[in-house]
Amino acid sequence: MTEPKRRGPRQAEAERNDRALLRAARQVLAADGGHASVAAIAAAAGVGIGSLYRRYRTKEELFQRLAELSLDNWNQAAERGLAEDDPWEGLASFIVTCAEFGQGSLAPIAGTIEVTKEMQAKSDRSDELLAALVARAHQARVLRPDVTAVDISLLIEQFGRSPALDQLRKQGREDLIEAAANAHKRVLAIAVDGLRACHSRPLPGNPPTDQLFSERWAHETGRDRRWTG
Amino acid sequence: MTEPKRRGPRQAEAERNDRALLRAARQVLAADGGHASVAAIAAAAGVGIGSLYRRYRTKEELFQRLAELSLDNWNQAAERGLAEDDPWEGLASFIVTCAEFGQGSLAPIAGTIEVTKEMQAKSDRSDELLAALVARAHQARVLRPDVTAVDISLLIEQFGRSPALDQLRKQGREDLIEAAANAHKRVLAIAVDGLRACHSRPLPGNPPTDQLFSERWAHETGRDRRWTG
DNA sequence: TTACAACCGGAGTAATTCGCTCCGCAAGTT
DNA sequence: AACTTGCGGAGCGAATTACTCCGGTTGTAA
Repeated sequence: MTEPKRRGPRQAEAERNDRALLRAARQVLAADGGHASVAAIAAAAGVGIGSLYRRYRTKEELFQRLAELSLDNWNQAAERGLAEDDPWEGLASFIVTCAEFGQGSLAPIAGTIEVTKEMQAKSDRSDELLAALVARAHQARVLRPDVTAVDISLLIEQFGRSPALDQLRKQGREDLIEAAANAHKRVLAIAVDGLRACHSRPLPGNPPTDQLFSERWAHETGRDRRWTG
Repeated sequence: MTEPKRRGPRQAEAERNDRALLRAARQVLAADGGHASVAAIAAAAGVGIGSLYRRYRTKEELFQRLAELSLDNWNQAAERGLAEDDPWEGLASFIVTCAEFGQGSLAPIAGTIEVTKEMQAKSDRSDELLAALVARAHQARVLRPDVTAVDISLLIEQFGRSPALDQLRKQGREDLIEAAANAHKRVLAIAVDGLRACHSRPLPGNPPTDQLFSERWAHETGRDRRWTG
């Protein structure tokens, strides 16, 4: 409704630029952390800085859009996972989809962007969907019993970026990028296999509290920060 | 030989400061990436900038020392692992030790610091030690057969930092840091369990080439970089 | 062709942050 | 007291930042 039909080749280019910008933002954010500059994002997208600022009024607006997109991707992946017949396959494909979308690139900006009402609602929904996926896998006894939803969240975040891939991209080693991406998928597959209910020894430590995630997007509680960076 | 004995309380303080600096550098580097500033490192260590520059002439010198320390830690952990009787326990403890030392914090500076002869030698040795650990585990049939040494390296790097922990540290949430550290250990334990030889389906894709690692520390080959950051 | 609209890229700008130097000060030794 | 040793951080020029503004290019219509 907002965009019924593109009205010409210029609009098509604008859409392509927007997609390239969001994609590049995830990559540069993963590689450079929260300090990622708009110039670097625009360059990685292959567009001018002007084009970036025509679509997003500020850097923060771009980051907010990015966060919302990631939540959408998370929720869609979870719904697709729940729609699968096999509880294990549903959970596993959800994890892989989230990780490969680059979910982890958002960690450095968590706590720096303002959280809108929509984002909060989507975040709440994402918690419910993940809990449902985990509960179903537990009931089917395919997921090792000592694994919690927070464990899965942390695993997704942990694999939401690949240090090796980020560095190669920064160096412009296009020739190795695909190999690194495949290698990353392999390691993720190893970790996902570790979730299966075929392990004798229990995990170390106590199950993590969900406080670890619920407070992570909190915005400047007045608490003094340790570092300036 | 270089430092036979500390000659007074001032030297003791200097040593403590040095350890704090190196420790803080790993943490800030993990949280802020390659742009980590010396001011942030000094602040996180609780020392002044002047003290940092009395010990290291430049920022790069500090980073070089950091890289060398990581290689030492890697090699010591590998030797301890090889000294263990159980091939599986040897490999697993090696992985956990390296990951928890913060091996992954070095990724953002790989390619930006000059590699000394000593570092190159230690790096070569680290390759040999890891290969020995992997070969021994393969022979004992405790490691899933399709896992290579490069897979292990990537896994260590992947878990060499924790995005959640980094963010909490940046926010000064001391109350949650220990919980996050424990949660990180749990997820790592899950991934390590995925390495065991009790999985039916093979890993996706082809085994990664060691080119992924051998060229990562290469310094400015004249290749044009994509981003300025 | 000419007139016009839509959109692009990036030079320019003020403000900030950077790596690093330098110096005044406190603590320990003689 | 005189001296040594190491400390913290203000201050410096250079580099980088987010963002603005405008000349140029592309596509459409007469």
